[in-house]
Amino acid sequence: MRARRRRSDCPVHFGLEVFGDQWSLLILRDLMFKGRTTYSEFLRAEEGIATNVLADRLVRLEQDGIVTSERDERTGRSVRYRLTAKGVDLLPVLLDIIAWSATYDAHTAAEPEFVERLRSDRPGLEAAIRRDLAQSSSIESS
Amino acid sequence: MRARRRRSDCPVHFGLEVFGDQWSLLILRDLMFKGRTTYSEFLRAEEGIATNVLADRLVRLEQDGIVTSERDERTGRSVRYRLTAKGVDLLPVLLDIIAWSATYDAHTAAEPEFVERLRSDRPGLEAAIRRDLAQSSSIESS
DNA sequence: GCGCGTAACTTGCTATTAGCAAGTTGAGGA
DNA sequence: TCCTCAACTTGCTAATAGCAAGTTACGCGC
Repeated sequence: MRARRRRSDCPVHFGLEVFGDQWSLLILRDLMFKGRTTYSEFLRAEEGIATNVLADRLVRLEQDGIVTSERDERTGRSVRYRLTAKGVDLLPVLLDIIAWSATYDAHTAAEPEFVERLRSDRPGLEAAIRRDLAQSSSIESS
Repeated sequence: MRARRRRSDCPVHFGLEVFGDQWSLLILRDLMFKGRTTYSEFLRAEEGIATNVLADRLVRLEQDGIVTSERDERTGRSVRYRLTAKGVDLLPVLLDIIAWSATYDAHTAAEPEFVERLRSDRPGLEAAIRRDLAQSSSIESS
C-alpha cells in the first residue's frame, strides 16, 4: 500500500494525503453521484480501475475515515461501502471540480441541468445531495 | 513525463487528469497563497518536491493552460510563473480543501483567522484573493 | 571580457506504485 | 454437494517518484 508520510501540516497537503491520487475521488464520485456502493460496482466504472488498486484505495479510505464497509444484510454476499460524515463533507470539493471542468472541458459529459443548478442554486443542490446520501444509507440499514 | 490518457469524459476525471497527483495543487497553493512564483521558490516549499518532478509538473501545468512562464524582466535571471484565469478558477477547490482539512486535521497549520473568514465570508475572501492575484501579476509586467 | 555565483533545469540510478492477468476464498443457491 | 459470483490476493512488468549529481546560461563584480 502506498506509504504516506506527512510532509507538512499544510491543510492542502493534508487533503492530498487522503485523496491526492487518480482514483480516490472517482470512488467518492461513484458513492456520491452514481449510487455505486460495492467493489464490483466500482470496478465497472468507465475509467477501468485495476483490481489491486481498487482494493488498496478502499482500505485506505476506510482507514482515513472517509468510508465504512459492512456486509450487506439482505444478500449476505456483497460488501457495501458507505460514506461517513467526513466523506460526505468532501462534496464541495467534488462540486467545484465538476463546475471547473464544465467550464474548461469542451467535451465534458457533465449534465447541463446539473451544471445549471450548480451555478444557480449551489446551496440547494448540495443540500439535496446530502439528503439523498443520508436517506439511502438509512434505507439500507432498516 | 507522466502519460495521461483520457479514460472518460466525466468532469471529475477531467480535473484529476490536470491536478490529480501529490504535487500540482501544492504548486498552485504556493502561487495562490504564498506568493511563490519561481522554480527555486517552489523547491523551497516545506514538503520537499524533487527537482525532476517539479520540472515535470511545471511543464504539464503550462501545457494544460494553468500557468504561464516568462523570464523576469528586471532581474533577467529567473523565470516567473503566473496563474492563468483557468488556474485562478481552481481557487474554490483549494479553499474547500483547506476548509475540510481545518475541520478534520487536529494538527492543521491553517491560520485560524483565515479559516474563520473562510466560514463567515467566503465570497469576500475569494474576491480578495482574486484581486491580490490580479494585482501582483499586473505589477510584475509594468 | 572573464571568472563566480546562482537559477533553472537534466541525467542516471534505485525504490515505489500502477496496471494487467490469473488465482484464491468464502458465502448462497440449485 | 457442487456451482456461481463477489471480493479480494498474487505475480509480474511498466511507469513514476525520489535522490544526488551534473549541466547550461545569465548577470554581476572586477
